Amino acid sequence: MNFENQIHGRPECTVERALDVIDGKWTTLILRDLLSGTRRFGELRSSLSGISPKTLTDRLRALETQGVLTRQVFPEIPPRVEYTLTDKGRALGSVVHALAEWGAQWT
Amino acid sequence: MNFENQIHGRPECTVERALDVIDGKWTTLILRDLLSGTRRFGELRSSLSGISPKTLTDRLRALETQGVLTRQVFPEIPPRVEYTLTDKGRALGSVVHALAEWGAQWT
DNA sequence: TGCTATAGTTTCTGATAATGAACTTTGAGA
DNA sequence: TCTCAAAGTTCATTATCAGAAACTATAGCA
Repeated sequence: MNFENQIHGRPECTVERALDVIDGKWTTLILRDLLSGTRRFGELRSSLSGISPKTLTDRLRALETQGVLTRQVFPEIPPRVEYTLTDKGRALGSVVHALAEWGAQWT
Repeated sequence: MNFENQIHGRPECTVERALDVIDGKWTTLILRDLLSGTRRFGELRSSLSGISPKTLTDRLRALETQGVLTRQVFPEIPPRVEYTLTDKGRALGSVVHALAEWGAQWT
C-alpha cells in the first residue's frame, strides 16, 4: 500500500509536481512525437520503435487523465484514434527542448 | 531539430540520450538540490525526504559515472563527503528550470 | 466464406528501482 | 572502555515498469 500522498500530500516543490506527470522514459518520448502534431496510435507505435501496445496504451491513458493530451475516437472500421496535445501538454515543449539541447551539447 | 530515433546503437535523438542520464524521479530531485551548491551526503538525505541511503548512494554513483557531479571525500572521522555538479551537471539547470516553471503554471 | 486493417485488451513474465532495517568503520571525547 | 557521528554497505523484500504473445471487434472486399 502506498501512503505517500497521504503523508506528503501535493508536493510543495513545482519540480516534484511536474515529475508526477512526466514519469518514465516513454512518456517524454511520446511528448516529443506529439509536439510536432496530432498522431494516430499506429503512428506513435512506429515512431517509438520498440514500445509494446500495452505500454503505449498505459502511457497515453495516463497523459489523458492528467490533461496533457486528448484522445479522439472516429467511429470507423477499422478504428481510427487520434492523440493531440492540449495547451498543458504543448507547454511541456520547453522541457523537451531543454533536454534536446543538453543532449546535443553534452552527450 | 531531429527528434526521430534510430534503431541501432547510441540513440540519434538527443532527447533519448539526455533521458539515459536523468532517469527516474530521484535523479532529477538530486540535481535540483545540487543546483544551489555543494551538498554533503547527509544534507541530501534530509532534503530528499523519504529517500533511502542505498538509493541515494546508487543515484549519486550513477551521476558521478556520467560526469554530472564530482564526489570529494575528506579523510576525517566521522567521514565527510561532498557532492558538486560539474559543468555538464550545471547545464541541466535549464531542464530543471523548465520543469519548475511548468509545474508552477499547470499543476 | 475467409482475409485484412486498426486499435486496442488480456495474461503471464521479467527486469529494474526502491524500501526498511540492521550493520560497519574509525578516532575523539566522556 | 563506551559512546557518538557520518557515510555509507548488506540483505531481504516489494513496487513499478515494461515486454511478448495471443486474442477481440467489425465492415469492406475478393
